[in-house]
Amino acid sequence: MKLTEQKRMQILDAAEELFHSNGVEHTSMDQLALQAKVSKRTVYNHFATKDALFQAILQRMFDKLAQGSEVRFNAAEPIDQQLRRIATDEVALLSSAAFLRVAKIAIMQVMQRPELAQLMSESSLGCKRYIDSFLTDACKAGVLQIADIPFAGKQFIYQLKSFVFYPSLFGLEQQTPAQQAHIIDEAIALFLARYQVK
Amino acid sequence: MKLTEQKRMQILDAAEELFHSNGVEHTSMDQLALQAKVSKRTVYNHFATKDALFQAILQRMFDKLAQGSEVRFNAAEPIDQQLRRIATDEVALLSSAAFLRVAKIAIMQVMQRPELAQLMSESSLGCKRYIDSFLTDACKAGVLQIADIPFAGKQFIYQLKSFVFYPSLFGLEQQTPAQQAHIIDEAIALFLARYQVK
DNA sequence: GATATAAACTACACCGTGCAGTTTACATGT
DNA sequence: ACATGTAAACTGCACGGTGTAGTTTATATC
Repeated sequence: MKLTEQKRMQILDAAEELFHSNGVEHTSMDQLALQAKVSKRTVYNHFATKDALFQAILQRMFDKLAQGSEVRFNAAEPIDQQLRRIATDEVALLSSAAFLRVAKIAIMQVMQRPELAQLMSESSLGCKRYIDSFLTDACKAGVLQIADIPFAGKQFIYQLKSFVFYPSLFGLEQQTPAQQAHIIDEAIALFLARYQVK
Repeated sequence: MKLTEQKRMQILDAAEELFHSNGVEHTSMDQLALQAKVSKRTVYNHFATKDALFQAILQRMFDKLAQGSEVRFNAAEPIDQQLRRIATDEVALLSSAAFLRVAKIAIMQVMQRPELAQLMSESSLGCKRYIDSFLTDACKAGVLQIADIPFAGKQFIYQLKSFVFYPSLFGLEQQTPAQQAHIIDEAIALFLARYQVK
């Protein structure tokens, strides 16, 4: 790898680390250069301003997370099994270190500068991308009966987010795999009790 | 009221306003004194440091929110009505300007200094205080059937938080009263579909 | 006489720049 | 294959400008 690419990566790695642990505002460019083992001038040769560096970090982290499999409805498979696959993927995402990092950095910035709020809500990761069409297909197949599909999709996702994501985000502990399994089971039970055609 | 108390209140009001709209870090003590219509020296006569002022603000805001009526289970009243009263109170709290202010300020600080995380989780506001005993009574009365009561209580509260609180917190719009009513209805429907004894 | 005010001041941290000198990557000539 | 040249990138350091926490001093007001 070229030297300049190497340095660029060192800078981004350091920024990711420091922005996450100290917050963007509390990370000085001197500190950052030190951690990256790079001169401050080099940082500024790669990124014109601190804000540009911040944007680049967010972009890189989003790109890392963008992939992920999509679950499509299958009439031949029990609905609870399918929901469990969706939920398991989602919980894995929500509790992954990578996701928590980008979420923390992004949310901290959004709360300090509310004008950036759109950026966050627009980005579509995980099952949010496909849950609506999944539920639509399940309704068409007569397996579920839902009046307001986008709302129901949110109800499902929010269960997982509330139990898995926010507690981790705010620094309360992570869940054990057994606890996660319980959360998933109960989210599905709640959802199907309301929407499954019996 | 004594002059000094009057000034103290002006300072706290200004701090609450500015810490909320600009963030603690982006509020200077000069700006704060200006907004409070008080000299900077007076601010420092009341509060030794910016951090002490911040602590006092948090305390005052928590105290303001601490009161709130408690709903106790009543076997003679339909369960959905009782849940609706609980949920309505909770949504009013979660969407109130006062609660959003303290939450935003507190969460921003917690995310920057994770060692304060306990402070947040310990503070018990709204229906979180009594929901467990309410559900316990309802189970004893044979109206509900719940294996894990604390978990079920969280499921109920998290529905409201997810749809009402977090979107407001992150600067996405507030809900209309009609939307809030819908959120409450659906949270209750979801909950009762799973736990009501039929 | 206690308290408030205004304004200037200290001390420091930080962003971003300029620059002289060094290192790296690589092409060209022998 | 090896030396040499060169352009691009990196380094280290000093510095201007700015913002801010907290203090001091001198003055006014209740």
